Amino acid sequence: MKFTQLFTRTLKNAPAEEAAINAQYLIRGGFVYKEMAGVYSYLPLGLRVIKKIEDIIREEMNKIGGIEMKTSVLQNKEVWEKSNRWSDEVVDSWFKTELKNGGEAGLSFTNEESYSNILKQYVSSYKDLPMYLYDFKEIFRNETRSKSGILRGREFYWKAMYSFSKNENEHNNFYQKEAIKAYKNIFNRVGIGEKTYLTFASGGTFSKFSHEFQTLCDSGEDIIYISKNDYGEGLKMKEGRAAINKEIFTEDIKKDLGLGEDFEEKKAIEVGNIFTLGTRFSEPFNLNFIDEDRAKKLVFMGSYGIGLSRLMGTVVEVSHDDKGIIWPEEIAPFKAHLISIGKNSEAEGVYEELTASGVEVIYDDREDKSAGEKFADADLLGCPCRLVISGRMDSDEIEIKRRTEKEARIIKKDNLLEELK
RNA sequence: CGGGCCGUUGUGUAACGGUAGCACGCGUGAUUUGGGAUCACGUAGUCCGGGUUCAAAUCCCGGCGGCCCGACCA
Repeated sequence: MKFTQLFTRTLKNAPAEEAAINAQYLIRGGFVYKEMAGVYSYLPLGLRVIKKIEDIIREEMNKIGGIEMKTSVLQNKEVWEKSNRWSDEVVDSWFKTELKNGGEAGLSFTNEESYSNILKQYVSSYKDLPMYLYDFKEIFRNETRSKSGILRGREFYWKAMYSFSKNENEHNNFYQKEAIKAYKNIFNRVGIGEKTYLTFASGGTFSKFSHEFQTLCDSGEDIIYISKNDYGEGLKMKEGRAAINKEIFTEDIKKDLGLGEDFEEKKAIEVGNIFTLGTRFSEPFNLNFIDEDRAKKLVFMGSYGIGLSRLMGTVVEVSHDDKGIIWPEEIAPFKAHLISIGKNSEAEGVYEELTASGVEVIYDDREDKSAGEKFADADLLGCPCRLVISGRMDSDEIEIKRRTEKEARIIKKDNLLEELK
């Protein structure tokens, strides 16, 4: 893409009221536009990042047998009354709206009801199970206090997977072996694996714990405790460190998990959450099946969520410097950011060639901008590789600098594709 | 939902109760071309509604909106 095709413009200063780093850089770079508190539009650059995150998650979900679908945003009141979650006394974050011809509908704030209700029509035999369904969707929560840029919005974009198993054993196997692995892959691929911990959190009726994926960050709103010791693969997200959410950090729990006293307190952002639902929803929706033994049984469920917009904001929070964002390779809006300093016709050729070779490149073709401004914009936008064509090099050469490096190098154009691999 | 701070061109900021100014951006032209370059001429603003006053961005009341702290977060 060429810069001049982009209608967005970078800002030298962030809006004064934005305190969160993610809001400052995403707005300055033209990735997002704030519509109101907690509600953001995704501009072309921001959408590219979201799409890349989405692609990674989709791949990992498909790898563990996930099947993608899409549940509706407008929700049927009667469906939610079955699970007793329509009432504002029970769930206070609803956005509800009146229908013109009477009745009400809600904007979905989660998907358990949709899935349970739909599957009631299709699941009847043990042969139908297990089943793993997921969707990407806008979610609406009437937060009394949305905050921290795109980290906690009233409207946000998420992926939710639901597992439908024949029994608890089958569920646990998927949950422990497949789902956790897929989640680790996702956070590694979006570039925050090093800082992200599989964290024990409060469970429910059907399991002692749920698990959160918590990314260490001072601007996080959660507090977790991380062990200094390595407790081995069983608890491992990274380096065998055990992590426990403050909400359940008690002596009993530590003893339960066989952990010592060597914990340190950290702030973190919850980027993912997986939960054993058991029959909490299959029961009210009569979501049952006939098993091999001819007995009628309730489907055993689990939920697996990731907020994509929050994830994008988290990456900015943990991966930036004083000049701008440093996007990890796999989710950068473009692989390369090509700058021409008074050599547009030559740069144009490089742009065409890279694009033809399948390299995603943004080419700053603005003729009325100084070199300094182009460099500043490249740093702000944060693509992994900066390429420069200028009078400083021969016509068969090009300058390359990684966003994470200080020094630029001049290489032969012939070697460019190899460098970008 | 409680508490605090705050609303001035697209962004950042200034203006004692008395001409709404500056910088960036944007437009036109010229000079520039390795870290937000220079010059000239333009463009664009007081959140909304009341009140006080000869006069309100400024003071008062009400509303709306934003941010932060806390509560909340299936």
